[in-house]
Amino acid sequence: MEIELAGKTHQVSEGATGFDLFEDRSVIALLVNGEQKDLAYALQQGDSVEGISIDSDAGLSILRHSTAHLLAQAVQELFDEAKLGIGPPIQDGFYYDFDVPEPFNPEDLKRLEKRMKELVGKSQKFVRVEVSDDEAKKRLAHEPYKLELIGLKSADVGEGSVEVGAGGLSIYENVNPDGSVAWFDLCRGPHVPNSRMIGKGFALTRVAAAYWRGNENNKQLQRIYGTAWPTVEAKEAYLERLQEAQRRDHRKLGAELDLFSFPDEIGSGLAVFHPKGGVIRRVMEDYSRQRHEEAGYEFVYSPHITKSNLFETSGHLQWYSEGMFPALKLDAELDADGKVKKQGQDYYLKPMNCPFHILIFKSRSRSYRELPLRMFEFGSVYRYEKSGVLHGLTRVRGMTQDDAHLFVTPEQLESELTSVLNFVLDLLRDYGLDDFYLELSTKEEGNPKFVGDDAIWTSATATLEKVAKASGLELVPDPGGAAFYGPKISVQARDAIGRTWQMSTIQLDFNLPDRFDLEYVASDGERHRPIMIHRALFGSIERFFGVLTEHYAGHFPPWLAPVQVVGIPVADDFAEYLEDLMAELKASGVRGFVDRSDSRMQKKIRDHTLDRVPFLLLAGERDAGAKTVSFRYRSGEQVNDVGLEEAKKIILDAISERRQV
RNA sequence: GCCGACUUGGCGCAAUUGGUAGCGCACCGCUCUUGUAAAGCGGGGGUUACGGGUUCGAGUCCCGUAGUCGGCUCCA
Repeated sequence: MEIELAGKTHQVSEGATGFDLFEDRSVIALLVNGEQKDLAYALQQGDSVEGISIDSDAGLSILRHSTAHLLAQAVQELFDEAKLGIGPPIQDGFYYDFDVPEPFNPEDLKRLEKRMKELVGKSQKFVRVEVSDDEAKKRLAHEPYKLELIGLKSADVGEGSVEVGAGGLSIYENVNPDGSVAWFDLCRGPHVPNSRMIGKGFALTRVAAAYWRGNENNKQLQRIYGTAWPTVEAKEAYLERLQEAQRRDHRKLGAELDLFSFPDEIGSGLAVFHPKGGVIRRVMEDYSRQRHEEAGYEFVYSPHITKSNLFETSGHLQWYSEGMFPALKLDAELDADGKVKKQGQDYYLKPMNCPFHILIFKSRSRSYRELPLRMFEFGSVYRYEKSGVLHGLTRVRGMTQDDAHLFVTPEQLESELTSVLNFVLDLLRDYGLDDFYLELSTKEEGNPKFVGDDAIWTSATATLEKVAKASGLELVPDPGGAAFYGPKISVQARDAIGRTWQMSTIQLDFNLPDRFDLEYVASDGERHRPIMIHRALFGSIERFFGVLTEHYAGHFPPWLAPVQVVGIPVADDFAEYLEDLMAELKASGVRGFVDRSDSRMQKKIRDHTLDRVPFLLLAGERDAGAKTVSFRYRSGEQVNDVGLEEAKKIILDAISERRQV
């Protein structure tokens, strides 16, 4: 019988399987005619076959999925009341959901992990069994969630389900070497051939609740998360990456470096910035202001609260009221009977700045000659985020957006979008992020929530796509991800350890100009409706602050560092020498001081290094005599005998060029 | 908002089966002061998140509230 193996014709005997094709033990599954199959798959005449290696993306997913099965087996062995939910592979690992009477605790995870290791040693085969719907229902009669999935099939479960597919159903049995079936699960597969392949490169990482089928109206199941890798070393490396992320956590660094805090007395999700965080934030903002001014933005200011009618007109109160703080009820007066004597007013904290900027636009009639009109504001907004979603500076209830609204004519749209996108990317690079991709969020066809007529959507989406492509960056489509009022481009940035963060969004709006009846007079003397572009560059200052903190692991580049230079005299006699130098640096705007505390020099080096000060300048007798200093950097690197003029130049240049050191 | 875990001086942590809070760093004072990541000695500081309860006795057990953390859902 003839098949095609990795593109080449290959002869195999009748009844041959994947096991006969690959001696390489790292091949754990097959890709047959584009479909993933078990190694045990019986080859058919004419099949086009490739091996799936355990360290490929597909192979890792299979490994993780098989590990999830092993977990489920262990859970049902140790907790006989546990009912199975779903258990797919995910980024770096897997999870499995269970309905159990008592939530799992960390001790349970240890027991389960131990049991899984035993099961690995038992050399269980993963064996695929094709079943009819009826057979599946019979065998899974005690698994209510699986029965529900069988009823739904994949059409409603969605793509990517690992339990049921479009075709027939299959069950995977974990078979002991003696042929007895230890456990089984409804599953599409494929799986690794044998539990031995799972090895020791896995760990259970955490337990959490998750709604059945992701719907908060459904019951919450207990979800166990794990990670799985081909080798113990790869697992260790992964856990090390997690630890590195923990070390960089802006919430931790924020406290350690005295940057900001969230006092309980103020309330959840409401931050205060301490002096050192304040320096960073002010420098970030100042530079942003400068660049916006150069790019033709005009600066506006608006209050934090407004009467309700503004958000009625904008639609916020109809659409997003649950995300807004409740109204402040003012001025109402009641008589003795409780009847309204004087009608009150509701005021709201603003969740967005756009309606205010729109009112500025509307404050007088506008000519096409004024467009594009670019209004910029560091606008503080308040959103009543659910308590469970708050997260350090990246998800807060009070934040400041570097918000801009651009009012343009349809003809200006493309060139304005192009320059906005370039402006955004250029500015992000100055803050030290330089690895981007773009996401284009578009309308979902047929969904009535999207406002505005199709023709505008189509042309605007095409324009956004054209602009995005012209940037040369990778463009990821996000169908259905648009806001109801218009499509958007979002800029995703990868940080120093490869995590991606959604940064800027550039959003078109066909809705608010309508609702507020915005107009400008064109050259033909007629009134036309402008298009609005919403654009936040940092997203919010707070969030960007958090991202930068993690990106730099607190090692802010000198231009942003709260303290840029600390002078450390080798002995107190040389403090004055450093004070003279420091005075000159300060005169040039450098932030620094000479540490004259009575700690020993080594201690000072340690303290200020831990404090992430970019330049430590040391001087003793040798330096004072030769008019030099010694540089010590955060990395531990030292450069000795640097002349004073040269030293000043090194520091001032690094700051003005916004270079990292 | 939901589920779970957690909450002890500014920070990081200790405190047998319930027996009446301790350490390091930081802080304050004194002594010492020469070359690249922690000098020595002494001192002050906690109603154990808050409110109830059980008990002769609660940091330890129970209930409630708040906050934090991990997820889920959400993120205009």
